[in-house]
Amino acid sequence: MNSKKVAEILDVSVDTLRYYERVGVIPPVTRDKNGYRNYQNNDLNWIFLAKSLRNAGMSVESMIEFATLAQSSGDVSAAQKEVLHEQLAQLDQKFAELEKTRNLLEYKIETYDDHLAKFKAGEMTADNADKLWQMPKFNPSAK
Amino acid sequence: MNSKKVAEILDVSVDTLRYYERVGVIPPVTRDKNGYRNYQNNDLNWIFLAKSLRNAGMSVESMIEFATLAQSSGDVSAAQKEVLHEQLAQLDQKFAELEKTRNLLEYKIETYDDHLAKFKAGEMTADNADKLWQMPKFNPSAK
DNA sequence: ACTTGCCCTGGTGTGCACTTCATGGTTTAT
DNA sequence: ATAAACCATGAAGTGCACACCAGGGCAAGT
Repeated sequence: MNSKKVAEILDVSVDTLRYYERVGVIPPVTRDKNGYRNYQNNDLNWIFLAKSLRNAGMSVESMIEFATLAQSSGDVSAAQKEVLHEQLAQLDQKFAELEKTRNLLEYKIETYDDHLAKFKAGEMTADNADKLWQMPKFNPSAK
Repeated sequence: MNSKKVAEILDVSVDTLRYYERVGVIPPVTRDKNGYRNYQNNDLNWIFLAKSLRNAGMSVESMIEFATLAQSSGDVSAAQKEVLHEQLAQLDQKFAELEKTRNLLEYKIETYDDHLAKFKAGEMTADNADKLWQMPKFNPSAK
């Protein structure tokens, strides 16, 4: 499969495909006699994984680390597996952080309704506006 | 509270604090007679929110939008509230995508164990290695 | 033979989110 | 009164992850 088609199917730019290969996010792609890239199924898998992890916030650098391990010869299985687990752990941490932020936003929305209600009832002044709009559990010592 | 202390407590750089204020991610901070910033509780709340949303992947631009709305006079309550809800929706979408990636990673780890087991049992050759290491449900038509 | 439409490489450009730098002003300690 | 440790601004620099471009090669159709 040629670059253009892969780019379409996986919704990435041709430039990104070349970039990923160049820096080592994905292993080298096989070429035809003209030096044109001919993507195999396995390459698509790599690209899909790269796309997913990038989307999840993984750095290109981390992905190079994994791809490099996957390609190196010898028994690197353990190391490679560890990297996968590590990435999973990072993902889980991201989940946790995202949830905190979600809670924060929900709290903001809640107190905002409150804020609005009081405002409409004429209880809101410049004086108390600040107090009604506080951060939830912002606790410096809890860090 | 001065810049340095705020930076310490909220774990951001002083430069970032200035940057956020300059571009409008947070409202202007009150100054003392020398023009030195004197952060109030409310400012800390803003910064904490900014940090959280940035961490969750929100762009600085989106945050400027919200902060600007929050400061503008007149009845912008509806618009402001809408922005909050919008950000929450974006967060939820992010959650969904993250979960997909999590599943992918877990699948990779699973099949990796499989891969390893077969390898150790001497069933793995260069021939079948690729087939054992396929992407889960990578389905071009499902897009 | 020549236009069209792919492909290649190497180098430069871009946008975002800061970060660093040069220069200088103000309180606090010695 | 001089150094240390804060603070300020505006401008320029940095790193990441691509995106764009110039110059050129191959292959098929008209």
